[in-house]
Amino acid sequence: MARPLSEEKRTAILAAAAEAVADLGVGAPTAKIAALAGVAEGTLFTYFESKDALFNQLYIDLKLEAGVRMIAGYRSGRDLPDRWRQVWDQYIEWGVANASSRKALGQLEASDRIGESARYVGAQAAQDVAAELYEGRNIGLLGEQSSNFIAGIFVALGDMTLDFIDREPERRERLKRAGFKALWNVISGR
Amino acid sequence: MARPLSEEKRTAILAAAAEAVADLGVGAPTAKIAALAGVAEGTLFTYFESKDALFNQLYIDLKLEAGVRMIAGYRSGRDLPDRWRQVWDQYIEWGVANASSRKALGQLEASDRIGESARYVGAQAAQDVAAELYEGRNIGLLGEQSSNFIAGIFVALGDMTLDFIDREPERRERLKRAGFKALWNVISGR
Amino acid sequence: MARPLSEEKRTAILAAAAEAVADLGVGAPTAKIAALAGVAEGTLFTYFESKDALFNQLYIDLKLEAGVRMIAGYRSGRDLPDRWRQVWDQYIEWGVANASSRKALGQLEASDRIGESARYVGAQAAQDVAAELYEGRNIGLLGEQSSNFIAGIFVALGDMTLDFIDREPERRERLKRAGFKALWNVISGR
Amino acid sequence: MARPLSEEKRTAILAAAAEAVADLGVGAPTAKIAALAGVAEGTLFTYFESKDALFNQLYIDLKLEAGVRMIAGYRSGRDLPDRWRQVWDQYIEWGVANASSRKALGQLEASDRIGESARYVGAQAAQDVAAELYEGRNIGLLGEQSSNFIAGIFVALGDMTLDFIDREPERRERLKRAGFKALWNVISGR
DNA sequence: TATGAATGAGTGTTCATTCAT
DNA sequence: CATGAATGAACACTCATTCAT
Repeated sequence: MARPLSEEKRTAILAAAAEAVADLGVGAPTAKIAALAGVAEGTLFTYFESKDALFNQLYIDLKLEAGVRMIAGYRSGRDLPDRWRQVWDQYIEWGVANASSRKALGQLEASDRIGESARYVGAQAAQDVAAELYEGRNIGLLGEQSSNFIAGIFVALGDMTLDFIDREPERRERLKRAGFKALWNVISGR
Repeated sequence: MARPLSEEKRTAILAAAAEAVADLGVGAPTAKIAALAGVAEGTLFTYFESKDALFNQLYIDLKLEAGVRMIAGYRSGRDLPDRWRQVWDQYIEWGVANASSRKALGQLEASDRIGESARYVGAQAAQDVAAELYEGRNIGLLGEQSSNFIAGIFVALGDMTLDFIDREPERRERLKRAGFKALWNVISGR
Repeated sequence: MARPLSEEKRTAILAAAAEAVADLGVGAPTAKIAALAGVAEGTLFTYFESKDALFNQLYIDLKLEAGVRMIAGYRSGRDLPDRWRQVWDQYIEWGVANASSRKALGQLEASDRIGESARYVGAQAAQDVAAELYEGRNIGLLGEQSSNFIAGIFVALGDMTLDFIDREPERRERLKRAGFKALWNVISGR
Repeated sequence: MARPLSEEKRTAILAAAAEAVADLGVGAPTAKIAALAGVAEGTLFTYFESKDALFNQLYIDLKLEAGVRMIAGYRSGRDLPDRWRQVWDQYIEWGVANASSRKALGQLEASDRIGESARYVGAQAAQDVAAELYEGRNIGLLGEQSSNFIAGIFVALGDMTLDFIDREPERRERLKRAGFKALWNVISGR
């Protein structure tokens, strides 16, 4: 099947899926997703072969979006810590502003519906960002590790920080700074 | 009393649930769990009021077990870094040895079947360990943070490290050390 | 609209439910009802939200049908006893011809699955008939009673008569006449 | 199995069954009945072979009880209408005082769990009372009918009256009198 | 292509009855 | 005999997917 008629509908379905998954987990019925998207139950299946296909696509989209937002406005001119901080702040801000996307992503990540290939694409997004910052250089004692591992640490600390912010929104700024300090300690430590 | 409730069966059901959830996620059918445990479908419900009740109990058990294993053999005499390393190593070892428990825990954590009270108990387990190490002292520049946050960092880095080990088991020792270095950098950083 | 909801299927399900309930009581499985109606198990639930909803609708339908049959062919020109006899005969004939509808109605009536609103609609049907006959006039010494009570007596004697006919079908005519005599005695008595 | 040990327990189970059936219909779980009776789930089955056996026995007991109460204090000396009225009043009073027994009876009556033999015994109880009053004499134009039919009318009108009293308890006396007038009209009518 | 009715396998839970203690 | 844990068939209802319109 070639590109389906309405890109608009496709997008609406993906957005509806994100919302439904954030709310109800991967058990969210396709019927509810379709309703949220304002299309008929059957229509969903002309845009996506199956529920799994839809979720895999959603996973990739959300991962890419997070990645894009992270480097948006990234300025290479600054010094290293500033560049890291910049990316960190973007990530946290994106997470705060898109809490439900993040929640959906978490659900998808945990589920067994996301295949290897989607995961690979998702992982790439994170690594690309890290590589950008890493610049092939050794950073402190972790130098021997791949940018992979750095990306993992970044995301782990970022998500943890966002979880804390979810629970204590009023401490947002403090938590964001504390999270970054932790990250920077990791990176700059000997 | 007639045949008393068998602690053995209760344990078998819990173990079966862990296995099933690790394999199939929280959608694992109670029928399969019962079969794995070697009991009749109905028996599961004499030991646990509902699937949710079973999963909440499983969540608590796994969290507590992880906590217990972490401080098992903890020796307070050593110096601070050694004590942290000791706990870190225990956590990683537990995670490696109980990969499926950890996977189950992840599924449970993400699902909406775990109620507040179970989450509270679970969170306590992690904090207790952190508090033990934290000893009320300020640690580096993060000193202003609660032991809460430190526990969060510990778990985040630990889980991330375990995820890497899952994918590259042959680099286990190296990853374990790198993970600890990251953790220690956070803790000791100025 | 795609395939529209088929009135035919809806009717088939209702009829199947009547038959199943007459046979097996309100415990009749929805699966059996669906099979009797010649539709898939799930289809039943696209026509009725739940088993209870189905049963409430069935109750109303049967009540209304009984009411309609009762006044069918009613001729207001005749004298009072003739009019009553006419309605009585219709009720008995309907009951004899629709023994299973009547049985189903009995089961439904006794069950706790019929909500207030359905009962109200059902009661209205009976009262409307009685009011028609009652014509606001005082009838014998019972005059002080509401048409309500007269309707109750009518139905009580009618159902009892039908129960006797069920057990001794060969005495049908005699029982029908005896039942009416009882009713007329009540109505005309001083 | 000979008579079981404790007549007391047997009675408790029957009473519990009446209560449970009045509340929940014939679907009342044996476990709940046992609990209400203060015995273990299994014990119920040493006193009654099955749920059906219990319900059949309960049906007979309740029918007999109603019959006994009806003729309690019956004085043959009075004149005919007084004797009928006396029995009528007893029935209504019993019904009012034992609303839940009556409700249970209704549930049992409608269910398919009551076998022919129990129904026969039950029917006997009602007929015995009627026969007592009927005294072999012809009563009005209904004379050709069996005492059977008279008993049927009595019970039909009595139950209907009780149903009205259930819904409008404050009109109890008036309804009781109206019901009797209806009954007496039937009996004495030419 | 869009729609939503139709399908039937799959699910959590209940419950009468059995039987080990 | 009394107990209540164990059993597994049965049930109402859900849902991804298909397909007639």
